Amino acid sequence: MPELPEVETVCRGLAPTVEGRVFADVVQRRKTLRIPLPENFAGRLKGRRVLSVRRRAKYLLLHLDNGEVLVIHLGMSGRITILEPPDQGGESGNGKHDHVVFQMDDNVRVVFTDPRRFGLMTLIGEEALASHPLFCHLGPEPLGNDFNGDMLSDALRGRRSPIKTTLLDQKVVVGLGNIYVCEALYRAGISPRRTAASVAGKRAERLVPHIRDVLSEAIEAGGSSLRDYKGADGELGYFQNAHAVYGREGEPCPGCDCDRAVQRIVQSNRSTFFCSARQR
DNA sequence: CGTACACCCTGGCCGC
DNA sequence: TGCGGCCAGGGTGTAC
Repeated sequence: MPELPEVETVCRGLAPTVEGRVFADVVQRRKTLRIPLPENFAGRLKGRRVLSVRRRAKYLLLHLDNGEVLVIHLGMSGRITILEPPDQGGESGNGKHDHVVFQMDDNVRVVFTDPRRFGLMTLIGEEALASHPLFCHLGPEPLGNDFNGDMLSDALRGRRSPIKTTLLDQKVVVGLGNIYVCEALYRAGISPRRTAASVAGKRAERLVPHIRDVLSEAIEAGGSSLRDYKGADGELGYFQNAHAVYGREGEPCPGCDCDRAVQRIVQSNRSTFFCSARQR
């Protein structure tokens, strides 16, 4: 599930729970997720205090009191669940895919669950973060000031691959995934098949606010679903949004009178949903 | 360099 | 009920 809005939602849900708290215990049930966890991962975390929880691209960054940063990526199927004592409901933190359990000093447990194990977790010194291979090639944050029409135009110019594929490239702009790329292109009326180069200029100018809007609205929706989840099972990161085109193959295009059905095509082995009348 | 594709892994769903 | 095929929100390594 996690694209930028979902990761941001997890970040906001996690911050009040763990900021200022100490890892009393860390249970690591697997050596490897997408990459091996660091040697002595649990030992290095135990006793450390969490100073702050931040997000960069689709990564969660837990800054610790020893100058290290706990980096978490949720991959495709990663989830984080907060279990407040006394535990209620079916969540135990002992599920088949509960790979890491962080026990805080107030007995709240933070559970990392990831069936497909495309997620990752590692520890990086704060000073080495920006130059680290995971982070050094990342493009600008789409909700930040560095992301604008001129910047996007420059990044798209000369690129011959489809705009859909190009926007998934985290070197161009971070945070977009398959859903929100489809949704942003739909809103902007830009065909996913158009070359990136042909979007440079006016179309890029038009696209930027749609990217910002679709992400901001999803964060809002996440915030409200987060409130709904409080007191439920504590799970962060899973909520259903209303998507205009994503997953709606065959349904009527919702945004105009074109009377055409939403189409599904495959680009770079991933589904793209769009309206061929509205998006040119 | 940019681009295309296989691949990592599990589970859910659909048709037979 | 079982099985094969296909699909899934991400990212990387390899080959051209």
